[in-house]
Amino acid sequence: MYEIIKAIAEPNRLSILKMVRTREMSAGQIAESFGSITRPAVSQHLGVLKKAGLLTEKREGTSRLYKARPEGFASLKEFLEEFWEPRLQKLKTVVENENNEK
Amino acid sequence: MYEIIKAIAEPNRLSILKMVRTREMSAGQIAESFGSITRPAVSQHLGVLKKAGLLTEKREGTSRLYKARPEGFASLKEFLEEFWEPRLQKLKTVVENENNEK
DNA sequence: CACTTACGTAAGTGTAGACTAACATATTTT
DNA sequence: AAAATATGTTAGTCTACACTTACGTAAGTG
Repeated sequence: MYEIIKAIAEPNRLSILKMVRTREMSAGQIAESFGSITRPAVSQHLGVLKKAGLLTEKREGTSRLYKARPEGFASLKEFLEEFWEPRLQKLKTVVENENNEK
Repeated sequence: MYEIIKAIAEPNRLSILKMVRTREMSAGQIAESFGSITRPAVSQHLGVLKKAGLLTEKREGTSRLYKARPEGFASLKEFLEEFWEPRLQKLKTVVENENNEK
């Protein structure tokens, strides 16, 4: 769980997550959209995010495509919900049931 | 929002939050239950948590009593929910309505 | 008003981690 | 197989920050 918090507790990493939330992006594309930091820095951030289970990596040719992995956030969400609002636990079940019905 | 993530991205601070989740505790009491770190260190952590809006402080004589402040987590919870599962937004409204009915 | 109690604050130190530059690796192209 | 492309890895630097020691402060007590 801590790995996740640490992973998102860094501005550039959170920016990366936002970028790959809806679409796949290559490491190079991600690095380009950063004016400030270099490609190796991005690569290292991707490593941290991937290790925390927040990204999927797909190799395609010489490129590697990254995409956010929502399931990776599950343990953090659960922690927050249980910690602050035990009542939400009930609702979580409702959501899961809805999803199963689809 | 970042202030909140940074605040909980430190093991001792998260421990403090767990301690004062259900009951009020003085700074001294909190410091005592840490075998490892000193009282000033705890005091500094309390400052960070308070600044992030995660704690309430109540002065009582020479003591200061701290307690977790669930509302402080709202923006982080909202961010996570919206970021990963936009569908939960719907449920959030349900919860709020339930609470209003009480 | 001195003294004690319960704190916060400031200054200085050590370390984790974010960064860059240089190098290594893997896949495609010629 | 050499060259080009896209990327990861390593070594070293610099800064943020968690920590301790020493000091400052504010509220009770004799």
